[in-house]
Amino acid sequence: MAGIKDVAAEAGLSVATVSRVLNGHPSVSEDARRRVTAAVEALGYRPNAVARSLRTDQTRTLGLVISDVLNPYFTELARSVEEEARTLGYSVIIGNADERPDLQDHHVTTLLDRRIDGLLVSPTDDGSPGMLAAARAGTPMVFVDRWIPGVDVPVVRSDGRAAVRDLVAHLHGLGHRRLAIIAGPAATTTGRERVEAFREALGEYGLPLPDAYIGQGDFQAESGRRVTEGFLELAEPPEVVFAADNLMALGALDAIRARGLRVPDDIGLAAFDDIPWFVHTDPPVTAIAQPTRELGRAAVRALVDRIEGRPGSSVTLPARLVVRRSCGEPGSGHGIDRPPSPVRRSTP
Amino acid sequence: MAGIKDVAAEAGLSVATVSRVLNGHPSVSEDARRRVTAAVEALGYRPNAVARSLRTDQTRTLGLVISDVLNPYFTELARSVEEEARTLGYSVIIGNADERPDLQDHHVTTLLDRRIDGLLVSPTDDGSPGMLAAARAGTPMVFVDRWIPGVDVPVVRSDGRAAVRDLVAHLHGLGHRRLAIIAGPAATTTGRERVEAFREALGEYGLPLPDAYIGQGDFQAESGRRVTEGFLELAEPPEVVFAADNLMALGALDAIRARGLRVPDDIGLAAFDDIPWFVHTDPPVTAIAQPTRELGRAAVRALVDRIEGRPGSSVTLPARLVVRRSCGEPGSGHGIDRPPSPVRRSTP
DNA sequence: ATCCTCCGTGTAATCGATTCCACGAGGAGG
DNA sequence: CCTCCTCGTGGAATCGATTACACGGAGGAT
Repeated sequence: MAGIKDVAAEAGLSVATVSRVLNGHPSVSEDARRRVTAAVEALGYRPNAVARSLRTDQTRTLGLVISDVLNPYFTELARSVEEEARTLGYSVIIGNADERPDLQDHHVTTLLDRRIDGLLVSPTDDGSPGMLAAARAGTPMVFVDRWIPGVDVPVVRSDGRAAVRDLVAHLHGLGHRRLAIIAGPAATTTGRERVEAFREALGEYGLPLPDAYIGQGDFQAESGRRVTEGFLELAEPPEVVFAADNLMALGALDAIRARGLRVPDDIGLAAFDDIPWFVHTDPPVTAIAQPTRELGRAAVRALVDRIEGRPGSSVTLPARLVVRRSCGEPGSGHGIDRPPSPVRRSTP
Repeated sequence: MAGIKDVAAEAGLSVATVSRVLNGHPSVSEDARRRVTAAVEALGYRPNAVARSLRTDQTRTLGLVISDVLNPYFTELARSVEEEARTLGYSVIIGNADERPDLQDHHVTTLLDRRIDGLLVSPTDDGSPGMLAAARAGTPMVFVDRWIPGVDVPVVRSDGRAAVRDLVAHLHGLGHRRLAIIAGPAATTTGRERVEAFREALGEYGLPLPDAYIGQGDFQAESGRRVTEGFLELAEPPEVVFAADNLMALGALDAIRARGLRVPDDIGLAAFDDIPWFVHTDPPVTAIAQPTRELGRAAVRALVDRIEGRPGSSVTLPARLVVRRSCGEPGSGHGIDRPPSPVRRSTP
């Protein structure tokens, strides 16, 4: 493969001049510029990014470590991250942690070894050794979706509190009183927050959240199935199950169907994270939608700000409730309720 | 950040010896080995992969350019590729082409600039300039899922012919005669092949495939919606629509629902590529499942074989039909048919 | 005419590793 | 005791770029 020396030879100039042309340095004659361009063209030369990175100590690459690629929410996040990074002149290397701290650490260290310019992480837990080391090592870093308390890193996320309150209002209005949640791992912020928001909202209606109605999941489909089976075996099963992410909702659907029960007649279902398929499931699933694209964009901008020496600030965007039919038909409820103000109805 | 020189100083040895220890070179004394290990530990030293790559001319990195990350099929493929690569000691950089040749080229050249050791591609079209250049440039390469005819590169894919024949047998058995297809781009092998297989299978039953029943899609949901709307406006709409990928099936579902029609009563639906959500859609969708994980694994193995100087061969794995309810209830059909032999029924 | 500045260019150091080659010490074989 | 080989080690070249510094020539000011 042709190197910069070959180009210099072909153009009859020194490598320094060639490099200057390549980097748009002002002090190059028009003649030299033309000859270099011609030589580059003739040889099909492409600069070696590895060599360049070694010298300049920057790779123009961002690392993105996400919890689970198979989760459509994270896929969409990854896509918008790559898109925004590309417009800013950066590439993205994605690492999939599969909700496993050890895998997460593996990717973090691999990315650091490659000297990426900055790291975007949605941490799987409360701080694996590699993660904390990275944060301390001074690599520009931004947390997205989830974060680690006590670590001084900007956080870009969405706040589901209001939407969860809307959801509970919606459920209460439909007459449901026994509400259960499939929680995410307690070691994640989103895992804890969603349960907390749910408990608080329930409290506003004087409803309890007994331990039996809190199932411990891990954001994967299988755990949603397992927890839901547990709920269904209770002497007094919940009327509605709220899954803290879309994969666990899928698992819940599996479990409910395996029992031969019907949604929403026998049991209601709601999920955190909205995905296109929820419109076409049987029945369409009521969900809390995050502004995923905006999250990805904001995260990249915050990170690039840090990389390029600007402050880089945290961002919190609101999530919103999307009502569908999986918790019961509107109007079929018994109680009368205050109108759910910021709720939007989706018309497919 | 500590470099190899710092380690050498700390250990009281030369950089050469440190390097030898790091790379497991045999001719190093036990004493030196211990001192280096201690120094590495003390300084938290990690070798700079950029420098190493420059010198050794290998990055231990694979590039994977896929057509669309938002398509669950490709997500799963990407995941299995990364998994297999990791066990073989390679990292993977994913590029998402979004079915756009220009974006595909962008990623291919970026990856080549980074001097990845090998490239895995599922080409968006019949050969964008960058792709062909890469193939000629001598970078080890393997096509996965889709390929480009006439380019001498191993192909790892699945053959859906038999499964499509099973599907048509199933539909015919159910009494359906007017069968339409939402095709993928004619510039992709999978786009063409699935139509061809469908047409052939139809032929075996003496059924025609009129042009009006071939809708041109682009593997994205929106095109599925548009094409299906067209089908529904025909004087004689098809009885069943077969979408050549899962996203177009999603779009078809949208269009059907928007018209207020019901699946399968008013119109049947089947899809290429099976995904977990198809079990829970309304109704569950009959689909052709590819052995995605195995495809990813085989592709990586073929590529790594090429990289490490071994031959690296093409692989074709069979797809299989998964019958659900979206084309009609078994037994509700009118015609009597030969029993669909290799068809498996899925019990959710 | 002299001096200074600016511009375009080239030479060489540098980034952080790997690896060829040389060298000295120590052991084996004659 | 001398020679030869092996082993462990260090010095220095190298990978392909960027960039500080030096230098020569042109042009303007005095």
